[in-house]
Amino acid sequence: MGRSPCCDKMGLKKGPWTPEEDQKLLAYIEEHGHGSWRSLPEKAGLHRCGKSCRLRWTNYLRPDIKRGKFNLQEEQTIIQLHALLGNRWSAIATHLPKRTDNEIKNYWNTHLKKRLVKMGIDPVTHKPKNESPLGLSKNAATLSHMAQWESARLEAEARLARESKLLHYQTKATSHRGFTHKTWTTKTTQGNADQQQQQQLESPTSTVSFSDMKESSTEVSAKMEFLGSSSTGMTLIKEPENDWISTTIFEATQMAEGVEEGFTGLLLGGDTLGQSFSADKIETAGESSGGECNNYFEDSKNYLDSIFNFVDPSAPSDSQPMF
DNA sequence: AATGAATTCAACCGCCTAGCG
DNA sequence: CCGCTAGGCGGTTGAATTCAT
Repeated sequence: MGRSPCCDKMGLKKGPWTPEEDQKLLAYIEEHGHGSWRSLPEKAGLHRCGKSCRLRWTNYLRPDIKRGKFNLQEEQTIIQLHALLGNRWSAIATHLPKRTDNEIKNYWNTHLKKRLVKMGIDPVTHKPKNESPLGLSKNAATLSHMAQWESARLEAEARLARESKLLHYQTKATSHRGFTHKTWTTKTTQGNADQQQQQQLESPTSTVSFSDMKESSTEVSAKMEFLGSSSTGMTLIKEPENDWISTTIFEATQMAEGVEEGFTGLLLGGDTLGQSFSADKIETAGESSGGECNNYFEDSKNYLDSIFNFVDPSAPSDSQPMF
């Protein structure tokens, strides 16, 4: 096995892409679809390895990519999913329409992680660094357990999405770097008529319904039955005819326009969109003792509770509701 | 205005895994 | 079942940009 030899080929260009290269790649994929990335560069007249082309396409040129600043809901979703899934950026990206895993990873590393650290929250475990006075371990243990279930569910969903993507890729591009509204389809063989139905991959955020999945993949269907209940009593599927329970949660997240309190309020210190997180409160809490410190720990408890609620909104909590 | 430090993010690297022959 | 390959993923790098002094 080992390393793929394609990048070792002599004479292949590396480094930043030029507009001309972008244009070549874009034109080729629009015309032919990407097909085999391995053979694409030669066909498209590019002196790049297939891997580089794939990366450029998926992270930059793809027309259904939203660029620019992350909004509150997106930040919220990233942090909450990271608490559940860890550094599984591609899994997280499936719940953030039009954002790439690379972009999410970068944003986490350069912005969100620092914020958590400033709050005194471990960005890996999402727990306060000195948590003992709060008795949070029970919540954390439950959260960890739920994370396993959510992780398994996301894997199944991601696999289904990949299968669907292979059969049919259709996207309506929003205007992006001068690219106008387009619809295009790969020339991949579409053998199964059932799977030719319009799969809107533009918004991968849990658009897969139970019935859709059951029809398209018996394997996934079986897995869903398996996931139907857990030893914690947590219900992962709300109703047979409805989406996954977490789907509902994510939709609720996205509907939560103008959130001012709860998780986001806590994390952003009540700042409005676009303003940076004010570390004053945290720094004050760190320097002082007594009341300020208690507020800080209370905030940390709300932080965990909010993640907890994100997974299971019906779970009892004495903190204020997120949304 | 100059310069060094800090930050950002596109791109690369190398490992893992599914799928095919 | 085995070996090989392509695609995908997460970690890391480093050039470009922004910020602070």
